[in-house]
Amino acid sequence: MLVDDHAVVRAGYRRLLDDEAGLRVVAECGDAESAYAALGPAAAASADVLVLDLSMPGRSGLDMLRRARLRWPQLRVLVFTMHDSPAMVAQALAAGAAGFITKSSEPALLVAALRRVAAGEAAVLSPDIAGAAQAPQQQLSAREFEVLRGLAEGLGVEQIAARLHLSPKTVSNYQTQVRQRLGLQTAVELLQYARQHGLLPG
Amino acid sequence: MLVDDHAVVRAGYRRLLDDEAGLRVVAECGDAESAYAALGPAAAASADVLVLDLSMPGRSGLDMLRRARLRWPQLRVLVFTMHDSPAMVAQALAAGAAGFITKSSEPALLVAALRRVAAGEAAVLSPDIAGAAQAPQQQLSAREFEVLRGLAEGLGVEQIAARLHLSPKTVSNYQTQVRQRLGLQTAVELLQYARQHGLLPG
DNA sequence: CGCAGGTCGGGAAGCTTTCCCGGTGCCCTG
DNA sequence: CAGGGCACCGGGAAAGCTTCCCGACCTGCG
Repeated sequence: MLVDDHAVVRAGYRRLLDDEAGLRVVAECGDAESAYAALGPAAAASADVLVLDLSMPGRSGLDMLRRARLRWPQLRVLVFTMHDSPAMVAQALAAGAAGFITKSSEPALLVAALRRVAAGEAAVLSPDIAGAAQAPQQQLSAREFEVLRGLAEGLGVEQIAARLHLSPKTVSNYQTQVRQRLGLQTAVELLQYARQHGLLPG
Repeated sequence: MLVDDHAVVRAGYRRLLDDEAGLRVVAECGDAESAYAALGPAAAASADVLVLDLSMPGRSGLDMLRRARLRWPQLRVLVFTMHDSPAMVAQALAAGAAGFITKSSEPALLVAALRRVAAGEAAVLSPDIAGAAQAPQQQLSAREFEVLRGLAEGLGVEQIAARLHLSPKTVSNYQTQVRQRLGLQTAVELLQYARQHGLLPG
């Protein structure tokens, strides 16, 4: 089952996968909500592996990943995204992903990784990040991480709160914590940090 | 000709396009450099339209776009990216793009846009951004400009005031003016604006 | 079980931004 | 030369945020 918010891209690698023997795309979704809903009925009965893009509008893909793993522990998730930072990989694996492949990978690698994940293997990483794994600094909690990402995307406290279903007050508090913990003073420093650690699109 | 740094994604929509009657992918590249080089020999002789992703490593698809348009004016470029900000659209069109399609679009839209660009049409936009286009592009006074630059550099109000020998209060007031005039809400938007207009070091 | 740590937010104090305003110069035009 | 327009400079008050501190709940762990 494919989850990716970019319709064209999704349609593209759907073809790639459908052409492979032994692989079949049983469903595809454009956002976390509908994906979660789609998993309900047939659930793991039909889908063995979830191929998930982390960068999606609305609820974060990471959040979707956590919830899905909680609800269907036997479901295996292969994260397939353009982000390649150690921080992001660490967060994804901590959230229960079985593998992590970047979109820069060769098509054959995606297929190979998919087969390995389907076979039950864990921590399947694309070569371009395998070395960089094992985060150097993982001093942020999951929530702090989410808030930092939102801020770096240019969202306001209010919007982040809405996205995470929290009080603006809480987000504000997390913001202060993150700034202190990382020693970041201005918004620009924060952005530079996020950029250096590759936790944002573009 | 396709230019996109994500190999899997590129391979994906290559299939989509190759399956379309009348369309043929004559080349694909993973970065701006090799794309520019590949255009050299056969140039426009072989490729009618360049499908270009703006977000690539090695600095700016926009830059590649400008250089390509300068060198081969008859070459038509369809920007195909996930960015959907009005500012980015404006920049792309100003740099000579004939069209701008987001990756969130339906596959059919990409194909349709590609045909229209190939036919010589200009300013082909995906529906999700067509409305947001045409930025006002206001002008800033000298002082407003200075304050904007300081902010983009990551300085605080206090530091800018010291640098310009003004009251912090005045800088604060200018800041508000700039934000209103340019319609910039967050610090990140401000930074992006500054970056796009090349008013900061680096 | 107690302890540590992540998560979530209320309350109050303090700081900043925002809005409105008055004042100064410069330039251009009737 | 008078007057309008605009950039420039900041004060004051109100509104908005952040920050700091705190209590509450829950989970994992020795």
